[in-house]
Amino acid sequence: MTETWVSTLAQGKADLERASTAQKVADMLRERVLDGELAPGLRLSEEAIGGALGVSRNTLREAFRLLTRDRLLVHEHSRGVFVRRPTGDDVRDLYAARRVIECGALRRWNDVTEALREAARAPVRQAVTRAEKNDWTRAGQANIQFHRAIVRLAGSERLNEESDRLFAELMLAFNVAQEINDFYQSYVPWNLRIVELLNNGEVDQAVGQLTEYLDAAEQDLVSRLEAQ
Amino acid sequence: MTETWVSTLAQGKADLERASTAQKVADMLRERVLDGELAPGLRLSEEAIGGALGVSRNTLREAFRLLTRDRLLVHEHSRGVFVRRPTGDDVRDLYAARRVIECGALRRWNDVTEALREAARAPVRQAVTRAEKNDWTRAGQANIQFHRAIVRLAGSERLNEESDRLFAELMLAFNVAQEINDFYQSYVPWNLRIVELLNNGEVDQAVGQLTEYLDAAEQDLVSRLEAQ
DNA sequence: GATCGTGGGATTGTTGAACGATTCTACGAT
DNA sequence: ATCGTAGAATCGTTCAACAATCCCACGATC
Repeated sequence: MTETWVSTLAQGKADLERASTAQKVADMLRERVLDGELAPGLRLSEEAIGGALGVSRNTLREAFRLLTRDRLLVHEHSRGVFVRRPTGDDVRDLYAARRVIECGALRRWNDVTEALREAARAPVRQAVTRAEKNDWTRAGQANIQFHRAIVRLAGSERLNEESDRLFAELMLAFNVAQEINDFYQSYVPWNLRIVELLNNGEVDQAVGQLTEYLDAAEQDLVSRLEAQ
Repeated sequence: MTETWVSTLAQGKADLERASTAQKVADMLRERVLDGELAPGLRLSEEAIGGALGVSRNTLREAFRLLTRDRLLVHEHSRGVFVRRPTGDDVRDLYAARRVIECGALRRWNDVTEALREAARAPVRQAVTRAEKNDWTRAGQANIQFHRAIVRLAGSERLNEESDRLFAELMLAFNVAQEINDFYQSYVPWNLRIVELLNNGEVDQAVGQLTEYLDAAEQDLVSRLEAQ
């Protein structure tokens, strides 16, 4: 007979599941790439990195495969893997996906639990206080959390994971287009407006604002990327 | 100076890009899995398959990684890889994603090119003629094409690829829940209704019908899966 | 009789070396 | 300045090996 308290143990499952070496290597490299420490366009030598990390080439190649599927690295046959350098087209494609996913998810606002709704409101409040302190780095992080929370309204774990990958790639594009603070200053009130519309039950209006926000962000980012 | 006709050569690029052995092996295994030849739950032995296909274990493991990311295989540490056996929860998650993606994409109906719209109408006509011939297998394929075309309205290559993976996983679930013909008979007129609404410019109504269709399909598939 | 150790056997995880294939680089020929 | 070519560097793939882990069957214990 299955006892109910057994299910509480399932939470610790992830800790038990030892990550494979390739997975750990991939996680380490992902951090470096998102930090910008490994610059876009850089070629990752199998021998150099494998030697530095003390893993064999085969294991390292498995890690490369994982990050390639996350779109953080690009693989060119017989040439090696490179840190992805997002192009304007990449960003346009990325925002086309965001428009569909986030707007589609936001329309479910009235169908989801209050916990999910609150998870979306909280990052906006955080962004406001951080913006007041001119802490734009953390304000930007809160912004990402807001949009992650919007995706989570859809209630699909698969979609959550896919858009986490999407946001990771977006961070890559931000790394290339530096000095984006002046745009950050405009999105904080924009997000605030979206939340207010949602609280008033005006979901369609909120979706409209979200669309405009994404259009503006896309255009801003693309122009910065293509200016270089 | 770049000449314009050079760009036409880019179309043949994919042919030049030799697929790696791992990629070819993954493609072969993907076919077998989607055919149902490799049944859900089956464990894929590295030694047996590697020997049969004449590739080394390392290369085979790369192929496994690719298919694992496609969610067709599941990898369990130190136990091996297995053909995914979709659960009811998997299907519910999958349809939650479909609802957001397809409905979000469909709302762009009036913003896209006529070619994209026609690409959505054509499979429905095909499904009708095939249904008249009681060719439900091909009618089902046309149905998938219809929904793929809906996703393509979003104009995001990334989203296209992700939903191709999604539909592949859906085929896996169909394999488990056999004898689904009686539901197929109801979706053909349903799709037809959606297209008619779109042609009349009633996009919101079409989205509503699409939502209901997805709800019904989900419930039907889940009940078949959990009946076993 | 059911549960609990405890082996051995099979399979996976990872490594290291090896070699052909491909790409890159630099040098020299036209 | 462009082209061709030889050599070096790197990737793609295989193979063999061994440690770590899991599975299974056999008894031991209560």
